[in-house]
Amino acid sequence: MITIKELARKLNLSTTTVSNVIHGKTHEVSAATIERVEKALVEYDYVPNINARNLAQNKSKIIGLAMKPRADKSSNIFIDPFISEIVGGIEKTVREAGYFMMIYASDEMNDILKQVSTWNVDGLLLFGLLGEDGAALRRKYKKPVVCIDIYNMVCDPPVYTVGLEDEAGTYEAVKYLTDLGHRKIAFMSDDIIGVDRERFRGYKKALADAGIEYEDRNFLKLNPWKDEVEKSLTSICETVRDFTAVFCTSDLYAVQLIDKLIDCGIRIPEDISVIGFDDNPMSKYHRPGVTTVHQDMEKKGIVAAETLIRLLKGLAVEKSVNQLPTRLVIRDSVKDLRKTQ
Amino acid sequence: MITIKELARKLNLSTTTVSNVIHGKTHEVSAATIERVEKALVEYDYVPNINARNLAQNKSKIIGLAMKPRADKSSNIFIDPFISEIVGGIEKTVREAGYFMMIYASDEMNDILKQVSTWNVDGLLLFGLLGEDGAALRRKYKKPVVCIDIYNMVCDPPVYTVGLEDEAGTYEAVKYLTDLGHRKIAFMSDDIIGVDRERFRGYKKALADAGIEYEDRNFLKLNPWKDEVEKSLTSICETVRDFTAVFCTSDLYAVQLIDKLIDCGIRIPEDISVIGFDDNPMSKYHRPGVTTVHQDMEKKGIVAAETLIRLLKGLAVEKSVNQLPTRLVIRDSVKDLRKTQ
DNA sequence: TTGTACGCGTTATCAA
DNA sequence: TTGATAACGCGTACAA
Repeated sequence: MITIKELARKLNLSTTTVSNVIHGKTHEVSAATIERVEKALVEYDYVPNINARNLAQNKSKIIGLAMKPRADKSSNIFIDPFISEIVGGIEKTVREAGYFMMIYASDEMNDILKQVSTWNVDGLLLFGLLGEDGAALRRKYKKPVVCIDIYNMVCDPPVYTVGLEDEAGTYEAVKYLTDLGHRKIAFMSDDIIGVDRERFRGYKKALADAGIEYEDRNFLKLNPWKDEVEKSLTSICETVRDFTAVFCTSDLYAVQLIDKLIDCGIRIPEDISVIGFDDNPMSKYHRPGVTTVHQDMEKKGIVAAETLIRLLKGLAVEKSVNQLPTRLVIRDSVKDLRKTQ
Repeated sequence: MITIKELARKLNLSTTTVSNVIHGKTHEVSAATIERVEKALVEYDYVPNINARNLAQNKSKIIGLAMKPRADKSSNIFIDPFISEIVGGIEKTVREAGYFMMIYASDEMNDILKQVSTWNVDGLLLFGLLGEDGAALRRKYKKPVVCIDIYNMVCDPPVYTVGLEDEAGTYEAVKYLTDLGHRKIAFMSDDIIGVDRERFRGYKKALADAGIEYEDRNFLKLNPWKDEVEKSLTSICETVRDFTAVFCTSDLYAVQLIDKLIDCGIRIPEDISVIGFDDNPMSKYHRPGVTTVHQDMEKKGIVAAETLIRLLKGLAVEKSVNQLPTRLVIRDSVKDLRKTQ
């Protein structure tokens, strides 16, 4: 752990010169000196002390990633490979850009902001939180912020958002059902907030465009808390025969629903069709394979991190709301009703 | 972003006094002063600057988590919810102990060590790497290190290890097969290094104890690279009828194998039995449900982080190698051969 | 081309 | 009970 000062003394140079060589400001240093310094740098294995550097420059090269903690919802929110995919994408991008990542798992904007200002974080990534606290955020943090899957965060200066074409993706999936002759289509979700609100909108639009009227009983609510899932599914099973198809807001839910229906003696897709969302591996390896709306989670992380880094560098960012496309992946959980007529 | 210095000036006090109040060294401060300072602290919303603090104290309160990066193996290594589970456990424990976590996704011990010394990381968590570089590690890093799922790291001062009873868990699973009358049992894995070596040992032991001789052809090698998986599975299918059961070193592999076998017209478990490892959600929601060896991944993360924090606090740690227990979870992918005889 | 001196925010030592 | 001052390691005006 040698310091610039010690190095300078050993070489009979000033700290300025050593520092200049380290930072490549070589146009003011003689070739001979550069050589000497660089050799010493390697020989003594110099590593800069980030704390000192940050203190001197009043920045940190840290990007904070704040997200909902595990305990908040049922434990199975982390079951989804979602998190690792997205975190992986962010980490990779951040690292390659020469930044560092610090993770805060908290739902409390105040907690997050405290950490963030303690560490003097250069930019902030917000993921999966509810976006009401824009004002509170901006009162204490003026640096760039990029939100992932948060649409209702209004504040000044504005935050940037990376998300999905949730509405269009859902529309496509539900239209696929109506095109195949389905008219009694349920929407299953744990709530209608955040991204689920967008998806719900796409669902209703597809129904409307097919001339189908939406009824309140079409909404199948799944209680996501660990011990409640089973109960919810059981009660859903009782009414599910009223429908020919169910759209689920996640593959995790779709898979659990399918298993439950099979256990109840209902065949998929012969008796009821099911569509999921995410295209996570579970839907692929499940039997029957789950027809679903594909999204690229890793890319979402990458794009969000790239956006933030552009902002940090002062580069222009075209869209303040960037919605990534989705794609319908057809597997074996949907029946073509027209064939049987 | 008010500083101690500014605060002191506003209150007509010295920085020392303010600092003392902040740190609760109140036995040397008058009650009146304490009150004044504490009020100002809240009023001006004082937040300490970690960089300055770390610089002054020569520590960081940072725990580094280094792990294999995504790109290194096939992309589907991250498909496993493994990572988020373990990272979630670590994050939670670290945060509750008042530390911070910094993630490095790198396979290069040198990269890791550079980051670690730059940030003056107080302690290091190593996960899923190959453990040959103990010496290189210790040449540059003397502070506490805890390894997760790394058994072959020998160095001085020693590292601590948190892992699994891989051998015993596998033994139990394979013994379960032999008890049910299986005698031709394959072992499917992508390699026999790291934890898989332990599992392979357990497998062979169970065979031996049942009086079954191990043959080289029992080892079914799956190439984990993205585009090779399919090919591997296809070639495995050609020889798999020689066996009545296959033990897979992960549920991910087990599920893929089962799907492939079904596609080839082989029934599970009627024609061939399959056992996995991990008990990840995929195995639970798959149909047929996959019999598997359960491990608590979150706990692994928690225990590792707790161990490191104990070391940082100078507390005693009983075992330098801590192997968490496993448990066989019986589902529907194994056939009882005795019934048919 | 190289060096001096100061500031970044905090903690720690020692004196008053 | 409080305060002055020096360190921590680095970057950078400004001076030489």
